[in-house]
Amino acid sequence: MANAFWLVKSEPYKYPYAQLEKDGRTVWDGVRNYEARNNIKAMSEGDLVLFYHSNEGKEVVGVARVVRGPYPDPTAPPDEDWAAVDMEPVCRLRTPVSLGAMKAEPRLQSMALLRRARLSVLPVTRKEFLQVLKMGHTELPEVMQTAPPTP
DNA sequence: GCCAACGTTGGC
DNA sequence: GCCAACGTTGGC
Repeated sequence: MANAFWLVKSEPYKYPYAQLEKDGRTVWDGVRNYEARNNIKAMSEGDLVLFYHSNEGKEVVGVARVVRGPYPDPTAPPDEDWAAVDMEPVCRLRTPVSLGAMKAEPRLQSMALLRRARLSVLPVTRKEFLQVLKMGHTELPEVMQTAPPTP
């Protein structure tokens, strides 16, 4: 089981979940907000990430996994301190979970997504993660079937 | 397209 | 160090 859980936002026209599936793996770089960066830096290999489509869709569409821990963002100027991770797709949610559905769910009232609406990289608790999977009619074992081999 | 929330910048 | 101006994000 992953150590920690996160949620990243992506505008579908820039980088939809389908593109992550197509690429098989991607570098999550370009984050230029200190709090979001600190969240990136707190990630580690094996962490699971809810993939949220902002603006268009406004829903969690899938799960990704951190496959390379934080390292200096290759797209940042060398004298600046930004971080990136690599992630790969794990699975789509059988049913996307909309922002509205999360707002309406009492168990998700303290979710960082709902409180820090503008942050692009957010922490998610294990309970919240499992709740979103449940609302997406996606079983945890299904997610874990594709768990990485133990190092 | 509008606008609220909020982070960042820069003048003082 | 304060705070006004400004820019960006993202929901509606």
